[in-house]
Amino acid sequence: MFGQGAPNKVTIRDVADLAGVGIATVSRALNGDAEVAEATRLRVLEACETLGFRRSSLARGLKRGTTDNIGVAIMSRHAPVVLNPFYTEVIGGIEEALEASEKHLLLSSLKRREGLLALAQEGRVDGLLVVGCDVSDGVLAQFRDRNIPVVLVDHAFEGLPSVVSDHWQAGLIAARHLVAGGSRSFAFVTENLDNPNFGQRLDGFRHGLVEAGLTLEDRAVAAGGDAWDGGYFAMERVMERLAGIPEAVFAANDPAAMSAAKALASRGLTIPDDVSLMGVDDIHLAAHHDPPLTTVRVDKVGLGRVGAQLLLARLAGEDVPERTTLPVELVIRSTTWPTLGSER
Amino acid sequence: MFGQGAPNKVTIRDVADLAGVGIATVSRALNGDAEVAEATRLRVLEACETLGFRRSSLARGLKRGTTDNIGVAIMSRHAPVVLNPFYTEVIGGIEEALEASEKHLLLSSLKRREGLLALAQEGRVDGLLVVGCDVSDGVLAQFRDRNIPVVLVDHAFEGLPSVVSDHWQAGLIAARHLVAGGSRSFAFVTENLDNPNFGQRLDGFRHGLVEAGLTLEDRAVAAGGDAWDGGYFAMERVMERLAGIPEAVFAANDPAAMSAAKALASRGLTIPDDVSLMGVDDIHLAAHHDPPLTTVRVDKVGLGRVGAQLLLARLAGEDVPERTTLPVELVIRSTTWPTLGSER
DNA sequence: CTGTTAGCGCTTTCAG
DNA sequence: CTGAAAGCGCTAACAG
Repeated sequence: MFGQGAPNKVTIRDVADLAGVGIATVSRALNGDAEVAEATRLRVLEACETLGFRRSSLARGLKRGTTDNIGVAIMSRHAPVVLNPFYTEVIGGIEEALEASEKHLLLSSLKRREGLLALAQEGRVDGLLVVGCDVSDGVLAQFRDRNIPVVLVDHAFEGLPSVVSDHWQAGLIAARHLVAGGSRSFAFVTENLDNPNFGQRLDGFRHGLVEAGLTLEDRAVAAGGDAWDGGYFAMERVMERLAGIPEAVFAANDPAAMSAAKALASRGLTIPDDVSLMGVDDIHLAAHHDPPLTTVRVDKVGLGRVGAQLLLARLAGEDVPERTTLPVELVIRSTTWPTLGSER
Repeated sequence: MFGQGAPNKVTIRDVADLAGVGIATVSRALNGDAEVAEATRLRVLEACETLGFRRSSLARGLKRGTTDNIGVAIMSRHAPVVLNPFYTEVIGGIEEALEASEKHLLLSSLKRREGLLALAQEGRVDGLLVVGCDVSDGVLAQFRDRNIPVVLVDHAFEGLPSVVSDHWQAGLIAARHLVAGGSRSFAFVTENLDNPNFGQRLDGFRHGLVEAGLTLEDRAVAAGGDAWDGGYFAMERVMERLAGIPEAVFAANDPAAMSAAKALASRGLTIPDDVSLMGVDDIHLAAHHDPPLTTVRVDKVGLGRVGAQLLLARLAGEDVPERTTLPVELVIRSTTWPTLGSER
């Protein structure tokens, strides 16, 4: 059962006939043109109602050159991308902004990376939100050169508008907090060092240490891979190389921090008594971690919301800045020693 | 900067001119019509290449009456719906299936519940995947009556094709496992009892208890609300009413189980020594819970994948069954006593 | 204020 | 095998 069966098509023509007007009038009434007599408008609206008429978005779009669809592509090397709690929140922010403006969200398929351009060229979407760092510069350059309306989220590229977190500041805040907590030796663990965002976090972290007259040894910096246990391996590596344990560990993001915590625990180390630990992002799990993870919160929803707003503005012909940076915020929980907020 | 700027439009006309053929031929070549001379086809394809031509999905859709877009609506009462790890996996399965057939995923906005119908009527999508139980029967009846191609996922409704998990079986499996582990008194905690899926889990659970000559007291069944801590409150309530603790607790889903674990812990109870605990779903967190949660795994990805496949089949004019049930599977971890697999 | 008309870019008969 | 022509349903001039 449930084979084909044409969902009855009712067009603007039918409405016009029933209301006893021309199709142009129906169109006007529906578009809220002021030039329509109140009585006529009502008659049209009523006809639409009884007929259950809805404008064809296809025909409308073909004529107006827009679809009211916004493409969203998550560019993350982490395999099942939708699963990533970080991006999931970003999408929430995008939803929020699109909802407010009657736009629809077209989620670009995970693997169809290069097909992204096609989405825009086929006119399937009016604009694109490209989220994350795992995009080739080549693709981005094409977007820029062909002048396709796109806004980058959590990633930046010369000549394309983007919204990012203040990664450098996140590193700085972490360093200051850890230093204020009394730590004197440090380690930085991450999934990889290719991700420019992680790199900026590391830079900021280093800066914070240096400004306190401290340093981060090169061998105390390790990348453990992009799998679930990247933080674990990175932590293991650091401990091997240092032949000891640092007083504080700063992880490039929360997953890495939680994963590193396991490596620490497997050595019988207690957090924060033996070693302080903090991450970045403040994903949901962070607060539920044992012990609750101190972290630098990134405004994930804001990233999505602002990104969408910028795109919408750009589509409306408004000028948008090339770069928008969202502030981050220290969230002290139980993997570090509490300090007065002064270190900010 | 980044104001308007028309992304240059190249149409089929341009391609035809460059290739020195008529537009009909271009269309045929692009659609893989056999009736085109190989030489001509090549010339056309090359012209497309040099011009960077892509068919307008709007014009194409208007003519053919399809969009190749599939709408996906998550109907969950849990506020930030995208955040729900369960649905996130379902979407992953949908993606998987759509990707294989060149369809696009239009994520319906969270709040636009009633706007769902419009999505289809406006011709914005060819069909709809409605995921979850939080939809009114009224809306579903409209889908049915207007013969709109829709497939329900994780929910069922008379007259509409759907794919669901074997909730009843999940309850049965849980009961048998808990009984086999030696428990003799039980409790059932849930976020709510309105959700038909939860109801079926409870029924199956009861059945499993009864078949072992045991029972589930009415006051040992409690709903704690749909917030994050629903399981916690439900558990609290049960303990108050029972003036004691049951030997085993079955939670309607994993979040409720993990939340109930906190209530148990706050009373100084140890799992599984003092009380056995299990949930349903096997969301990612379940394995990372402390201790790792025994649960009945629901094939979340399968739900999405099969749902999408059914919809695709229906759109292709094939007949699809009204109901497809996916099996569930016992996953023994550390919140219950291990038993031989015999209780299945 | 309202109707008529010309396409938007593509697919698809219908004739060559 | 290929071109010409007729729309798909709607919007936007252009005339009343």
